[in-house]
Amino acid sequence: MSRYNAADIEPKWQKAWADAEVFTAKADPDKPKYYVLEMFPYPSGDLHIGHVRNYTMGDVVARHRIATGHAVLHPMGWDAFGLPAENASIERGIHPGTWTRSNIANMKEQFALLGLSLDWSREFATCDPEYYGKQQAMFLDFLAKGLVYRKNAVVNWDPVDMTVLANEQVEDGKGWRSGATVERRELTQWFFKISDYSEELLTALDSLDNWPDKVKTMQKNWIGKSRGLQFAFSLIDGPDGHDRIEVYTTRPDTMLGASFIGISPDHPLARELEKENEDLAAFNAECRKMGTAEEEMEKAEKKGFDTGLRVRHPFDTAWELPVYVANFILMDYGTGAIFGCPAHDQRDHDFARKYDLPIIPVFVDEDYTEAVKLPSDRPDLDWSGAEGFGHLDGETEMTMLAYAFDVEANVPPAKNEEYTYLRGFFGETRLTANAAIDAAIAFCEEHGVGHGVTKFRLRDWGLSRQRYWGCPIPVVHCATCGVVPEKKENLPIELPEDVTFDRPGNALSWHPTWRDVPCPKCGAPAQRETDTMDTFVDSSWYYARFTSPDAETPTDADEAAYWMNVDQYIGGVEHAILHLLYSRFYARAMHACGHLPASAIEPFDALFTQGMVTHEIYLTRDANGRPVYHLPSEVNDGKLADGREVEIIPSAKMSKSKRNVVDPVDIINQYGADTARWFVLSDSPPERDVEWTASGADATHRHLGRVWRIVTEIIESPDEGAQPGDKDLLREMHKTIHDVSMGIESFGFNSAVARLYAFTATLGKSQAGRAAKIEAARTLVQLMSPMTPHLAEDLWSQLGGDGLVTLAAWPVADDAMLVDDEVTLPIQINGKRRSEITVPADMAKPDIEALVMADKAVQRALDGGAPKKLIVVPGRIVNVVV
RNA sequence: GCCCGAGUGGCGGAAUGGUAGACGCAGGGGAUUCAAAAUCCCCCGCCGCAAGGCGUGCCGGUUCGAGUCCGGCCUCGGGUACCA
Repeated sequence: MSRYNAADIEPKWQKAWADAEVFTAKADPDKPKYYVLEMFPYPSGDLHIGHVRNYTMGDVVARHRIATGHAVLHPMGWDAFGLPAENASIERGIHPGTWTRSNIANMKEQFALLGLSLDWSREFATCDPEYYGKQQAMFLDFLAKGLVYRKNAVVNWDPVDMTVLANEQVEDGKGWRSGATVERRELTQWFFKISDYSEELLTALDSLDNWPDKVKTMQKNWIGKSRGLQFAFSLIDGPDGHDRIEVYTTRPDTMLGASFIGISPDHPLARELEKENEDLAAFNAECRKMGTAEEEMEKAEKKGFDTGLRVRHPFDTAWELPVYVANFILMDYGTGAIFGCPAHDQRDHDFARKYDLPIIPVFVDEDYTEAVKLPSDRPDLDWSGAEGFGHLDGETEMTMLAYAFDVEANVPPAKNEEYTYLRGFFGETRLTANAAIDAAIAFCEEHGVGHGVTKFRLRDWGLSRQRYWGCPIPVVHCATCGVVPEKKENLPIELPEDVTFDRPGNALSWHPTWRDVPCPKCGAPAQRETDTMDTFVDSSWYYARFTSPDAETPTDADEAAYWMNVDQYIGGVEHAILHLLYSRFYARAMHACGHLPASAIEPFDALFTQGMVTHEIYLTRDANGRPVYHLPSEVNDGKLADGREVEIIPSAKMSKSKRNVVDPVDIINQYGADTARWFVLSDSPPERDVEWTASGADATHRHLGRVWRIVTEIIESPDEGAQPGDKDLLREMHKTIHDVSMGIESFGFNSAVARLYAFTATLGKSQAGRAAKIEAARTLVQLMSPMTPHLAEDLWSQLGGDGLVTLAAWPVADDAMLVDDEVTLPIQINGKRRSEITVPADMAKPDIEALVMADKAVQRALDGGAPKKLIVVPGRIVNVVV
């Protein structure tokens, strides 16, 4: 008898699939089409175990669809532009293109080892001029449609390296390479008008029935539709040209709780005032020494600068509020100015306490009964300040009331709950926040103070990057014509090869000649745009390009119409917002320019988000105290080979930059691809994150060896005719077909694997005759084939199966074989399991009740009395309440 | 900070509101063997001699019955618009 040897069989069957071109997508009028796509990888150089998990899952889906009679498209490519290539160039002097190409070659070899059902004939990399040239053509179409424009935006500026930094490259406010304090700097940048689609991107979420709710919720919150009031505070003795401050608020019901105005350091008023006020200029400069990341802004200590200016409250012009410049207000959001309501907003509350501003309650919780009192921890507070607010005369106790809420602001939990408004609206004091907001807006509109508006949190998509390794933006800057689109016949605008990376930043902008071109319009000497596109642009349409990877235009209408949409999209949940939202926008923009049919504006019919594979992060520090990361394979017992101890950071998703990646090639070399595949599908539910541990690969391999042995023993066994065990085995087989099929269709791969373990054990112990066992073995092999395709092919051929198991029709469970004759019903007494009875599956309720009443445990519990209640759930459970 | 998730034995995890711990790993015991590998069988949540009690991150609620539903927390993970 032969033994399972993956190294013998895996190359053999991979060649057989290639020779038969079984994975080459072919349109077929007799079959439903099925487009399955996994998010394509960034070519970091090596496949890590997270990739194996992701792509094996997609492969199971694709192979199952082939077996169930679909014309399958399952392509693969490379998300090949991006920062790491430039970093590698700076570190090692390699050209980003060379580095990327060699990474792709390397990873493709590793992919090949896994035996994935990919159609490599459609492969492309986003750094191929054939790909990004089409992207440039679409950019010009978008530009013509008014979907692209330029405006100023802030970036992280490293003043030492003289370059723009990604948020990831800013650590504690310092540039990761130079260590210099990062500054904000304004640049003119290109934007996609995604905000034109805010409403549609929001409402269309409802049509995505096969997307996870969590992703839809995240996108909904990200788009952030809000209704609110836009109004102005009039400024008292402001500088010339500044007589009002526009504010947007979603809580106009709290206007009577306003106690200060905050404006962004970049607000036009702040910029005007800093010219005359050195202290404010210094404050603003300090504020600008912060990265652009929202997280950093929000977590930073809230600081303000009192401008000394005052505004009038629109409801009571005698009421004056101070104007602060505050570091937590972004110019990009809303109007760049807010009013603070410390009683009901935690951030404003913190700010008010810090600057001893009044805290004026607007509403109280119904349950609030506590007597008004001064906060015991703030004896230093000077309450006389509150009396300066004229209209609050005699209401200072209200301020103190808010302080009785004390440390935390009385933040309202929901807008649809009722509160008691201390001053009321139109005579009503008890109303929901929503009603109060309506009333406040109505009141303001009536009195000409402001107007209700709908706003979205979603901002336009800034696509400019000041970097070399990306898709060049195909426009030319001409002194006389201004910004001129490149002519389509001149595309692709290729990246120059002869660049050096001896200094950080955008190599395009200091290339000696690349920029110099004649203006496409007037022919005069002009300069190319040196910004390249955000890599999210590359990944926002690759799914469409896969339908016709060689077309002269971005897509081919017939091919796109046939293959789109992606029937099943699979990828990490970390892409829940940006990549997926951008792709949804991009498909709409492509449709607007005739590159996709209307039916493809939601490009992904079904989405499955995988959990991530996580691992601890190991690091040491260089001479400047900056972290140096180490691979898990270099670390033993918390020490490097040279004996140095590493710092350990808790598990996070595997990423090249943190080097917490595990190489799957060792497992493949030692045990084969099928072991690696089976292993990553076992145990963990696909949607959940898993902390990587290598223990168990050996046991996984033993199991595959067991399958091999059991099946080959059956093949070699003598045929002694039908046996009494036949029916039990076949019944179990049909249940397994059912469970495994369900498991695969619902992404319950771990459950499917568990079921196959159990069925293997059943088959191994079965007393059935040879014919039944052969049938069961063939089914087992077929059911395993999406997961362990090489092993399955080999055993299938040994079992005399027809052709390739990959192409064999998926088995169908016989419903009649799924029901058991008898069921065991647990008997609960007061909800606790005390006994059980086994009854015929079709036994009537009264008969079951009689049996239950006769049960010893029930008799004991009843002690002669009658049960209060007797619940029989047919086929499930019995509960006796005594 | 804000938004979205997750939390069950020593470990990975299973469980349409219905027997908590399927299946696997690790561990323990045994069979086979000259020995080993491989293989097979049995045990394996906690406390308790037992009867029994306790048990799905924590606190409370709904229900005949809650890992599952509701409210409030805690911890961890993802995203936070220039990592991809």
